[in-house]
Amino acid sequence: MTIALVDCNNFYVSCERVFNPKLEGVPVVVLSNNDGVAVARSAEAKALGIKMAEPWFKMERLAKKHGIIALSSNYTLYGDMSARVMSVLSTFSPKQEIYSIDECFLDLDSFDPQSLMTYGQKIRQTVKQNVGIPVCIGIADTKTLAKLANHCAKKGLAGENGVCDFGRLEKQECSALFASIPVGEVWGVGRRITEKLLTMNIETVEDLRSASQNAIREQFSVVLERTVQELNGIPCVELEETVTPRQQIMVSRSFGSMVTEFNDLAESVSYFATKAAEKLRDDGSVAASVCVYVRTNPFKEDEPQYQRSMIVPLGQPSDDTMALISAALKGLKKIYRSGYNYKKSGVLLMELQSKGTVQATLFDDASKQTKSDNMMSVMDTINRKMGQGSMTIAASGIRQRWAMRRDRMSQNFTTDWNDLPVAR
DNA sequence: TCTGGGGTCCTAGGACCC
DNA sequence: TCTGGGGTCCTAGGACCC
Repeated sequence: MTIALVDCNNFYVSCERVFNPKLEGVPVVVLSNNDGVAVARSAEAKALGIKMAEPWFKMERLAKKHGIIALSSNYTLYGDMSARVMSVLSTFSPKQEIYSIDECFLDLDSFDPQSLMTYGQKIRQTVKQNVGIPVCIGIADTKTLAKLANHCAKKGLAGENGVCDFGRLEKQECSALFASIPVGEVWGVGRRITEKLLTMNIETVEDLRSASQNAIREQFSVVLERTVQELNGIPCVELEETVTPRQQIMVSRSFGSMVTEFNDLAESVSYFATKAAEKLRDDGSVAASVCVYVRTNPFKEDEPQYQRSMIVPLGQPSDDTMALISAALKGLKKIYRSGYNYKKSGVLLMELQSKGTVQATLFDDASKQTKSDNMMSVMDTINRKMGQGSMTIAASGIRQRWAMRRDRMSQNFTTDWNDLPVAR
């Protein structure tokens, strides 16, 4: 196998820069939902020491001092830009797997190994020219190695101009390179596994690559075993072209302030169930069960902690907002305990299936089903036309106070006529 | 004061059955 | 009184990813 991993540089920041050149050359961060933590940082922001997932309130002083620009995340814009990047990239290979909003794998099996570096440069230039987004490319025999090659391309550790092809490296060069990279950089090796590996004196990528297969299998799971195989050039993770429909839909949010009363929690849960139901209908799916969960603030260690979830089966699979709210509230009643400061709640739709494949016999009462479908369709249409939240279920509260805070959002330059960029 | 949200996969352990 | 072993299913929780 020969696989390329194409990854957009600082994707959200790059999207913002396409439409606002003033952001060029200055430190920029994009904040998570609720303006909570940094999820994307420009090179300048990284240089100032801002870490991934760092809370905004912790960097506010630094931001003032260095003129860091912070933006709320604008997923409508990023989603549209992502589609454009992916569409351009799809022209460079017969097989593409879109792995996340800002990266994809390309199958380069049938290409001349000698010309892959040049081809990579061509891909970079085309994406930059057509969409305005800078990307880096890693090329190798397995997905895990391609990910690592991409890391090297980004850091300038190997390759040139944002493209790194492990196929161009001699065996010794590879070993030396891997010995210089901390093991935590490997795809699938997170914080916990890194800690445990360190106790086994496995510190670098090279250490892990040459580790005993048996030791890894005994101490960890099959997942890490596969990772080690992949580091040795043996493919264990296939390229997946077809998008598998998602199995769960989750909507959850931290609260701006503490919530203690059942009624307030119920409002939030109803609101999240409403949002989840909209996503569900967008997908053309129905859910067979609903999971509701609540938790206190784990950062407040001196306060009593409570966290619980409950799965509520629906009588029959449904995409009806009212049915989903009612199930979620039924669960909430069971798990709610008074006397706690709640920080977060969430609704998870489970056991999803395509609405078309649900057996007709399940819908015993056809007229009731049609009525529900019509009702939902009216709601979705009104909300699309008049703006989100124009028509809601009363149970979710009349003020949109569970919606996320996004005080620093840019405009929807590419998806809303009213927000089209103006050239002067 | 202020610490994201949305996913996937795997494993361990309990319940239950034969 | 003694109290097996194997299989399946479900759930909770952990770990990872972006």
